[in-house]
Amino acid sequence: MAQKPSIPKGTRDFSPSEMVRRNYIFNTIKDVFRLYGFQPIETPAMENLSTLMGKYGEEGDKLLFKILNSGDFISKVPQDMLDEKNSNKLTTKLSEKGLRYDLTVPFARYVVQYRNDIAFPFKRYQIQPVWRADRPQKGRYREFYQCDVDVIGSNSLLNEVELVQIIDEVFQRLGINTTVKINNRKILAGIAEAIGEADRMVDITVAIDKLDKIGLEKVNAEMLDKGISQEAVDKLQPILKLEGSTVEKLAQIETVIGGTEIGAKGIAEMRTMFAYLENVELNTTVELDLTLARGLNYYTGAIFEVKSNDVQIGSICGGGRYDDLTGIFGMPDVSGVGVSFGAERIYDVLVQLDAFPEESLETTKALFVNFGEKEEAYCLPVLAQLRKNGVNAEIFPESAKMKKQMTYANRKEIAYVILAGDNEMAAQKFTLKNMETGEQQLVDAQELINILK
RNA sequence: GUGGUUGUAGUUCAGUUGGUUAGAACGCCGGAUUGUGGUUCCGGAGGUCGUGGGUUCAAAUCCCAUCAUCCACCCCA
Repeated sequence: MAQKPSIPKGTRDFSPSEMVRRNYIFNTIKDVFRLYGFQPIETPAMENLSTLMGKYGEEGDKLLFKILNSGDFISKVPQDMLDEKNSNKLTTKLSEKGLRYDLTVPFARYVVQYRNDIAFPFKRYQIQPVWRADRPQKGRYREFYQCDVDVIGSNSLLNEVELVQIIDEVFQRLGINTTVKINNRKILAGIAEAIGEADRMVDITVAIDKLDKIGLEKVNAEMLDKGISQEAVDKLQPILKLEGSTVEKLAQIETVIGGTEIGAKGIAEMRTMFAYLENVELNTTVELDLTLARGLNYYTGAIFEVKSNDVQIGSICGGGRYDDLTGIFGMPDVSGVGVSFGAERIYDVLVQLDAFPEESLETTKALFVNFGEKEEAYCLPVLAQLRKNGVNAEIFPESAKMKKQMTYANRKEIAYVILAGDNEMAAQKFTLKNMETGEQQLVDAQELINILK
């Protein structure tokens, strides 16, 4: 056996049948995005490392794919740096570009760069692959597509509500039952402040995030382990044991964090949002989930995460509000909010639910069997007519054995096969065979077109 | 980055206490059927047993290393 060719770890090829299904997902999502007034943009696969670094936290920086500089880059590196063998320091000399890690940061860069040409609030969608040097596992790849929608340049919570509506509409169209979990970074910050550990918000939220996974005791243990004081952990307990309706939950939280400015603000935001949502018709379940943290550290307000109710897989959509992402690029006080749909996980969910609609699987509708040169000449004008009428049609390119041509049609799941040999040509007709039922009928060119179109 | 799993035909997998020529199913190619596929029957091609080393008279099988793979953790879509 010759050495088998392969592709890098965590990447995938997509066969025609997979592409048809993926396009169905992308098109469904795009349709909904456009319905809400969003416009498409694209940005390059690679960005300057300076725009990428430091936006995703320490972990995120490690997961960036870096692109080696061109030319004889090593000769410019001072010898003492080479001797030091410090990869992090050396990287800055060897690489100044990286593959994008998500679509939000490149979008923020885009907004700042073209601020004078953009009409705000700017509603954009973007569907492109992103790359992460993660270790691949189930539902996790190193190259995957994100479908982002963001509104930038508007503080209104109406945007958050519209995003929930978009999520609802997309998953309704795809036939996936979902739960949208909502939390607010301001509430999390308020909690951290209220229990006297304001600067430990990240550690606290990471621990809380695991609540339904590892349980209350282990969460407490982890926080103590991270150096959170026993007193602070005790104060936190009422919040971890929250129950009741959203309104009740918010009231309970308020008793703990209402005294902090940021916490009060967060609670007010959530109350407004849920009040809006009350008046909107939704299929999906929307719930306040304090254990939702989300790793990306640029979020500052509402955060979202969507899970499939019927299939166990990570979140299939997530996002939130970021008040000052553009500030890093020199454009302060512009708030944005957006969510990202994970196409691959949605794909996996649809496969498991067997929920791809038949009619979305477009293919060739009719194949002309090729009997030879004379017959080709007889078929080609009709083939052209079919295509003009919008019928996906093809002719087998060589006069191979009948069996081979039929097998080809069968394998490609072509619905109709058209046969035209001596008999048909003499009668100025065509034999039209329905590949599913096996039925055949003799028709003229016009009838053929009418049946197929 | 940490822990584990599995590497045998195109694919999914068998392969006994180490023992002659490494098997099956599906797929592929050809024929039965030179104008009819998906069903049936007959035939055929296809394997450095992941790679390198070691133990042994003898290794797909035991040992070591290495690479790849998948899964879990961390984190995330």
